[in-house]
Amino acid sequence: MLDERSIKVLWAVINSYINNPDPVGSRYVTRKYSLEFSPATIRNIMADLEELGFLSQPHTSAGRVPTDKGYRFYVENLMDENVCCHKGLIDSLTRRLEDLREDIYTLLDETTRTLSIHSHYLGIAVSPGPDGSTLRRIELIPYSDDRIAVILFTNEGIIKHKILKNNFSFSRNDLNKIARYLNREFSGYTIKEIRQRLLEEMAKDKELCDTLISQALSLCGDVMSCYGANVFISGLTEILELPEFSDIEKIKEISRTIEDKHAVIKLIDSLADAEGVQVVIGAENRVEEMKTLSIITSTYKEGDKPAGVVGIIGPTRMDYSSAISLVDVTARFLTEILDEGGHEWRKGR
Amino acid sequence: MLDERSIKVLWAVINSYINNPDPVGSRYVTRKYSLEFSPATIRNIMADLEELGFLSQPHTSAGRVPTDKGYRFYVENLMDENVCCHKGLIDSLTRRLEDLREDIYTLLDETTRTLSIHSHYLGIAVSPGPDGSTLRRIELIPYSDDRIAVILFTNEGIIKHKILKNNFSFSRNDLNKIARYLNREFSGYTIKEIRQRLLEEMAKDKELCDTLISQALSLCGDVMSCYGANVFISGLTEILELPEFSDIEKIKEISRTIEDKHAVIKLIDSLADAEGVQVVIGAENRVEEMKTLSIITSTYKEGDKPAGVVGIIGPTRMDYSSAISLVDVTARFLTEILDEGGHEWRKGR
DNA sequence: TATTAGCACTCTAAGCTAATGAGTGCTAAA
DNA sequence: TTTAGCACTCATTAGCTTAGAGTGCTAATA
Repeated sequence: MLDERSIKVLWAVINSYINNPDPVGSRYVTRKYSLEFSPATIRNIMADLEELGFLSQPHTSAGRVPTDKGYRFYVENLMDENVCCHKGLIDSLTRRLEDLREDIYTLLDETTRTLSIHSHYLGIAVSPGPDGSTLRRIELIPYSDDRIAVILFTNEGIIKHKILKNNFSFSRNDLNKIARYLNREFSGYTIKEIRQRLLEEMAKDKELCDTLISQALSLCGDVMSCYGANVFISGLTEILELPEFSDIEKIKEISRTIEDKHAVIKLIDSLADAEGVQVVIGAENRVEEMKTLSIITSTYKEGDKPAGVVGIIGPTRMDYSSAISLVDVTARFLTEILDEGGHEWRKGR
Repeated sequence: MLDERSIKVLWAVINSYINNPDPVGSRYVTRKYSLEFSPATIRNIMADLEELGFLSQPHTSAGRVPTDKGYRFYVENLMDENVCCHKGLIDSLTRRLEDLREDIYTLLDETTRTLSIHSHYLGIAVSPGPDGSTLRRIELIPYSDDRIAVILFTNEGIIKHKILKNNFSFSRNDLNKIARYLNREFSGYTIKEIRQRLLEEMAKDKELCDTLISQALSLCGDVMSCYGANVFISGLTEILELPEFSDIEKIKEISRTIEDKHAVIKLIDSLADAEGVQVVIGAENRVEEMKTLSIITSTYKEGDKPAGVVGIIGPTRMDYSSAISLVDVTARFLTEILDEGGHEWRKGR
């Protein structure tokens, strides 16, 4: 599709633009990348690349700037894949996350911080949602006369808790009985599966009319229903340093995006199924406010089930090769941590 | 100190400036506030007020702008105190926080959101720290072969949990015994008190050499040590709409402030002891990056002990009367909620 | 035929000037 | 004591010019 010369020029333009957000001129390309052609020739090639949609001109007498299509081509064909010396990242991940292995929320929060510091873009992480979390155990503890605390332990070390008001007042003994029942029935399943089974069981239960069990099921349902994915984002300070965010309107957009965590979950969820690192460039994105941003994500796993997502959000003019490998490394790191935390449990299951 | 005329003028200037961040001119004051003097007279008065430090001029031929001292005088003497029609706020607090009574973290998070929406400034909340939290009960639950989950229930409905690796492997029975011991010893005390007593007990324990108990104490200490206050801030989108934040540098400052939660805790802590609503205006603040911001806080209580802090951060040009009553109402509301959640427990104590 | 040198042309960014106007301080009159 | 009048200051804006970077086209060159 593109001859070697065009590719060289395209690469040069994108590479230069990633390092410095000034439109790239023909003269500059020949000089800086010491190509064996004159500026005039480069101009012709650039004109061709523009016609093909890989480059564009902000105005007639300016240099060229990559388009989304240009970046896409770059990511898929031209990128330097061997940016693997993330010693620094691994070090700081290890250092920061060491003590947090068992509390995945703090862990993810710290992860986003580490990602943003190393990438200078926004770091983002989504905790396992109902599909990704496996129930390990459920505990019921009396809290006050008419309230009980329901505590869910999951495989990822998440502990979800809720204090529920209940009409019947259970003895500690009752609670133990209920808990034992629930554990027997549900532990080892994902939250999503449990929700489904709860519906079935509760339908069945209408016939059984066992108050204790039906109470148990409804308790369980209450907690499950508020079990959602959680988003962590950090690095606002980092991206404010980028020249593309010197415009107030742009900043407002970003801030709206960040504060609306609901929208972020939705966005990320659509990328969660795919294997490996996902790259969405600029207008490929569906969300209006992110059409000038790129997002790179990868899923971390718990066992072999995808659990949650980590990633980076930055301008389309992003250092893709570095960002992609950062995300990749981080996702693998998290997967490993979850593995260590959970293996003795999976063995016993 | 100030005659009635000067006060009228000062009030007019501040009132006008709060509504619209343009330097206020003498002509404008006579017109808008229909004072019985000519612009020339007003000018004289303004010159006096400037000399006294209540007003200042951005440049020679501009109108006047209130100084921090001016705002301080306004807040203490001139403010309209009867801005109590916070029906909307109470409604939305009630609606949003209804389901969250027992999870104070989510509760505070939602509170900041509500505060920011109603004030159009940053909403801020700090959860009870070790001084404010009273231990209600402690539970120990086996998590895996070599780990146990320690769960703290506090009076504010906070549940703090940590999963600890321990060298000895305790039976469920052992754990129950330990838990009973810890509850007998420590429930009803604040976290801070417990930390102190732990130190004493552990010193004593050297003589006793009771492994189970000493293990219990060390477990307890581990969890206690990570018990800190938690900050919630929201409303970035709101304050970005204000004209004072049209400058990128200002935004960077704010974003640094927001992301450094540690600094915020420190700042807020210094205000936590005082009774009622606290107002810190501009450079009265110690933190360099907040010298152009004002902060309004109030403590919410649990029983009669101060628990945590809620507040608003905005520009010095802030609608103080509305902001102050917003914060006041919100703090009372939280206190009430905590009271409802906890009273049956305190009865029994 | 592919490449390149040369040149006229385009467009932005930066700097300069002048005009505008809001607001002041001072003085002298009421 | 208050106020009208007036000269003065200074930020803001618009208009204009210049410099410079980069282009596209054409004609010469290898």
